[in-house]
Amino acid sequence: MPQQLRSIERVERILDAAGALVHSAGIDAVTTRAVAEGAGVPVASLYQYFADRDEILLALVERDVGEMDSQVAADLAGLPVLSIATVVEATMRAFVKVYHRRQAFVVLWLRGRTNTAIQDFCRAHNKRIAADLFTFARETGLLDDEATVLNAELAVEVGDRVFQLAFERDLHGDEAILVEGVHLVRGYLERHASAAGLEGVPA
Amino acid sequence: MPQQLRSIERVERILDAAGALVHSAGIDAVTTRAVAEGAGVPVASLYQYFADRDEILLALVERDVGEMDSQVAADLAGLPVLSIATVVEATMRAFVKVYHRRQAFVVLWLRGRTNTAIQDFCRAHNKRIAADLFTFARETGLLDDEATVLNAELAVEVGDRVFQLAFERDLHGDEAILVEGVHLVRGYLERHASAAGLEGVPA
Amino acid sequence: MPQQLRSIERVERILDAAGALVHSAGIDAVTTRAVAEGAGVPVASLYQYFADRDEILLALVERDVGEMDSQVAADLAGLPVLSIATVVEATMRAFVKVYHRRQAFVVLWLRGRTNTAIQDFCRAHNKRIAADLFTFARETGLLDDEATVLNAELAVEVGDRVFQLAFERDLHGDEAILVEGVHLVRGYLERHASAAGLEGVPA
Amino acid sequence: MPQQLRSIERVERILDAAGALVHSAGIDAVTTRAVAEGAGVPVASLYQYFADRDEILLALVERDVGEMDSQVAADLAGLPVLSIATVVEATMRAFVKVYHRRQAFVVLWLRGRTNTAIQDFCRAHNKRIAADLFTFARETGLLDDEATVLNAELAVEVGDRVFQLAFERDLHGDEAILVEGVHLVRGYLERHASAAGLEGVPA
DNA sequence: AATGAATGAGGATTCATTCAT
DNA sequence: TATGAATGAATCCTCATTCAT
Repeated sequence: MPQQLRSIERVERILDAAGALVHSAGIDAVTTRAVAEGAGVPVASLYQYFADRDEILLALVERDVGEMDSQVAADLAGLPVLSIATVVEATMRAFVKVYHRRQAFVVLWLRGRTNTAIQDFCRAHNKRIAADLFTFARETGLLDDEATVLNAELAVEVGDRVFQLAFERDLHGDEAILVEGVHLVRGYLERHASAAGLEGVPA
Repeated sequence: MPQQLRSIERVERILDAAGALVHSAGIDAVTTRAVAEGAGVPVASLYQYFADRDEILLALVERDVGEMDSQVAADLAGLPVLSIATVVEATMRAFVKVYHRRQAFVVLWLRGRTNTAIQDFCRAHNKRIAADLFTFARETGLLDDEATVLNAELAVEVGDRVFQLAFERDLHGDEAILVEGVHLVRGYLERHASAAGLEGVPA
Repeated sequence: MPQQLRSIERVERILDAAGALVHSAGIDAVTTRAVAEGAGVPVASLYQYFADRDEILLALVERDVGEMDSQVAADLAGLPVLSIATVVEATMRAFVKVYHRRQAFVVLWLRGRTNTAIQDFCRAHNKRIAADLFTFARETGLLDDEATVLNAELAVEVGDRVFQLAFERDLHGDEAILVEGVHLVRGYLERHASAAGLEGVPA
Repeated sequence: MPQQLRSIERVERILDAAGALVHSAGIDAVTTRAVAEGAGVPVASLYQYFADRDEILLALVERDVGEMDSQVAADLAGLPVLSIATVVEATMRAFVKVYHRRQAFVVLWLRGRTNTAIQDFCRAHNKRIAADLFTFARETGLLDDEATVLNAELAVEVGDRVFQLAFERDLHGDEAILVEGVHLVRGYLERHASAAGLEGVPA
């Protein structure tokens, strides 16, 4: 097995260990010692792959966030009809799918606020998602002329808070809150929708 | 000066010091040592007034949250016309006023990661606010028959996230986001409003 | 109620509280705070009656040791026949009686070694007991001419260790060990006994 | 010099420092800070070798207790004639030799108060010694049929107290007390001896 | 590249005692 | 005499990080 591969494996093991700790005991439990022990590597070796502790947490989030993006892209691509309603529903449900798969991410991001690095990364990611969705909706003609990217950002952030609320006590998400949250976001964006955005167009 | 007064003063000084630390360097900077130094008291004296470190942070939040409630109550009482629109606007603006006055609270609650005690306290507070507002709106006849307290909770939480977004980079709150956020919350709740809630009634 | 009496009462309450702590949680649990709380007096008031923490523990022991002396004196006085055997038996049983009554004393003295003050006090007490018993036995003609006070001291100390062993795990004293211990001490001293000491004389 | 060796050296230095503290100022003086300073290592480094403070003390005792066992074994092996008298004398003198060499042990065990870990360890050790000696004496035919291990335990414990008394004020042990103590233990055990145990048999 | 060992810096908390009132 | 309040000094321990090998 090539050297390179072994490294990648180890990084994965480290991230898995960190994720398990976050999931089971919260972010403060993610000490270098605990991660190293969980991953079966010496503490000092963490520093071969990560500059410091924060970078581990960041990498953990990045990994999950990448999955998020893929899931959203895939689910949007599969929509037969495009409208504000279907896009919002598909996007938010895509998030939920990943939250289900990546419970450490739920703890790290939706629950206990995290360190600045993660905070910044996730906020930036929300912004990028908002921008992407805005472009997508604009190009598909779902929005009216006065809609701006700010509307998209607000929608994403507010959706994020819906998730926070829904996952607060239930690691699988409170379905009633999720349903109502989807309505909320959809209702908000439909006030900025074009006729097509309201009625839907074939993809 | 009576003994009692000196104690209250010291507690205030301690909370102020803790608040300043939160504000300038985040919650992790609120070490007993740093607070004590900031307040000009020995570390051991902190334990005269607080059982442990967490209680200091909690007291800090409680102080600000109390102000929040008063402000909301006062501003709602001053409304000439009651409607979903005026109540949402008044409530959210009341929050903003307090955020302006209590910047440590902005950091502690709207930004960065908090500890569990604060998290729980603020979530409970949001819930209580939601319940109070729901009762208020129900009694004033602003809501339709199908509205539940869940709608109010979602509105409060989502409003909270609007604040988070608005105060994220600007300690005084991004006005554009706030305006749009008020629309968002109002739009959401109006879908659960009675005719009176939409048109307004004299207070 | 005269002032004086109230003071005595308080001192008793303090000693009782300290004793209860020793008994239930060991000597390290005897903090000024815990004693004060247990006695229902302010911490600062302890210093009205005791110079420092050690003095409290010492007073506690002194109180129990006084009881010890009375019990021994009373039980020896009640003996119809005096011999090494009866004196040893009566004395050791008198100790056991007090240990049964004063369980804090068991913890303080027989178990976990205590602070220097107590250590010294109890050793001195053992010495005095030894001297008293030696004088008593000498005057009663129970000992041979070569016996010295050192023999008595060794007997007392060794008896003490028997108690330690017997009360180590059982707060009421392991009877088998006590019986054997009495034999041991008696056997030792009988090797320094006069004919009268072996056979006994009417009291 | 290999890494390994340096570690062992450091552990020794730490134990020596702890021993010196016990010897000079009692067990309560064995704080992590004081030990570290004495050993010339940072406090944090103590935790490389010991899980916590108690483990340092325990290691200290274990080191000395090991020596005890070796000394007893060696001295018993060197006896030309085996009898209760020679075995008791040899064993007790072996103890004394080690107490002379390891004065911290004298303080830790024979004097002042120890912590529970040490207490338990030493009590268990006494029990083991008693069992070993009992087996040895039984196999050598020194005891009568009714002797039990309880007799051995009592003898060991009582011998222990003799040492305590002898070393109480004099770190080298009061010779008169030691001599008398040997008589005492021997006298006690000879009452459970076989004819061989009284007269002696060639080793 | 990998790591065992080492550590400086700092964490929260407790305690016995004092002193102004 | 009595005490609420105050505190200096110390406690054990943990952590992220570095560095020699």
